[in-house]
Amino acid sequence: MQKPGIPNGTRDFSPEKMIKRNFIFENIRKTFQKYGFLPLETPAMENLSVLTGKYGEEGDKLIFKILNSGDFLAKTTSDDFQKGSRLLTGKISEKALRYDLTVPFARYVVMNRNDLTFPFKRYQIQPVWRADRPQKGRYREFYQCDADIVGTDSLICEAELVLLINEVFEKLGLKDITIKINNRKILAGIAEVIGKKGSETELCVAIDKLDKIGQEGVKNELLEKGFNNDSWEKLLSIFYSKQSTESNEPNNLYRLSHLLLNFPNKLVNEGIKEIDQVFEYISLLTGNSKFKIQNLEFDPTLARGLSYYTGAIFEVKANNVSIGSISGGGRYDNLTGVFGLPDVSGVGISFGVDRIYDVLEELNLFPDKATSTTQALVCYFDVESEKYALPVLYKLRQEGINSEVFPEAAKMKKQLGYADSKKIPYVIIIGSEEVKSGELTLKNMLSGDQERLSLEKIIQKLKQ
RNA sequence: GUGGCCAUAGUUCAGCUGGUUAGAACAUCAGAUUGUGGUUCUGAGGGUCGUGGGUUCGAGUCCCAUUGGCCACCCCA
Repeated sequence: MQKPGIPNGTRDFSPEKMIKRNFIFENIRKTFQKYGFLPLETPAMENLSVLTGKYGEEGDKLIFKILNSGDFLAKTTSDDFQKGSRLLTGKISEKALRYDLTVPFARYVVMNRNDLTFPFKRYQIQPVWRADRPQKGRYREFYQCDADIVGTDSLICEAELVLLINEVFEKLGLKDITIKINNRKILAGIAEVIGKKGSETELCVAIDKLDKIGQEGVKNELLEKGFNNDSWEKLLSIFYSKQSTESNEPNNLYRLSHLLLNFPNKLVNEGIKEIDQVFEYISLLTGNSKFKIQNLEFDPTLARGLSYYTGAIFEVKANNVSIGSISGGGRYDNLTGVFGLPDVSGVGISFGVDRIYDVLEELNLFPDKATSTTQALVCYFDVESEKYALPVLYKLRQEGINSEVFPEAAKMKKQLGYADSKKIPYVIIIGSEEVKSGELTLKNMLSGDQERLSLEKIIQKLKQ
């Protein structure tokens, strides 16, 4: 006998969890559609060549490869084995599980470029896989919910995405969040200003850890990466001057632009202008001031790892919760370039469902409705009442009421216990007395109250 | 890929410097209650102590190996 188990970093989702997860999925899906995004699905597996080289050297290692079917050693020689596993994988694996939703989307856009109407807005909710070592809040199989707009560089898209993010979390009841926005051009410009042109990737990776390892840690990492003290001092004067920590009005965008007057730079100016424009669009899209802009914060230290972002960058953090980023995204100028279609600009965001789940759980924000789907359970005592009960069930369902029957004339204790463990709010009890009078017993499982009512009245009540 | 911690009932865990028949809570099932759950009381079932080897008169406990899990780093959602 073998012990049952699932691979490390994967999970079963119990019915209780699925009901809650669907609550999240449905709200995200609804909001995506409200903003004009169309659904898209791509296969779980892609050709390996589509995925490799898109996520950097580290990323390639984290792609789950699929062993060729049949005799997967057929195309290999003993020489290949000598050369090591890295070269060998290409010979024994031609397919791999998708690593994210963005690259398959780019592949789709290129393959269907002649059939798509641009700007093309799609959303995609599917699992992705990473051969990472799992840890808290990190899994080897997890869902992403992506929405992207490709084929335009209008900053209205950025503004709309910010509003979309805000609306999703509002619907989920998660009020205490911060939407951070930055622009890759600002970071690139800052790299130029401090004399490290082209090193913005290293700069970003280090700055991104500011929360985690602090100022000293970032300094050490940058010095290790070949930044000198002069660069660091300049960086400090940009990010940590007294002015920049004291001011918080409005969105400290203006103080940054003010500070950078000392270090004039074309890219920085562009970035600042873009963010400024995004703020203006948001204002217009919210009737000029209704949008609670406190949620939105310009953060010049926001970096995000992904190397393909070129313009705006977003990240959403839940405040006062141990879990970090729950959503993120940005603009990329040339995502489809590697597939032979240059100059297609796009901007997108991604929601991390698993982390949102953990946050909602931690803050106890799932509504009661998100714990059960059945509204009423029909119970009966014997064969006679069974004949009466089943047509009742039929009518309930005709009226659109989610209902089920306990399919045996078991002891009432057992039937009610069933309703209780499934958190079904109402039970309709049918026995000889009910059959005789035509008035059924409706029991509220939460309060324990029960009353005799006609089926019509019960239906009325359940429909409320 | 690197480092640390852990593995005992369905679950969470106790189990002393090695010493009789490995315990508890919760969960499950049955009964108290033959038309009423969630509370209470009573009882029952459930374990080759992750796996393999070693030390010992004797191993859940010590040693080695192996597998699995958790956590941190790298990176990321």
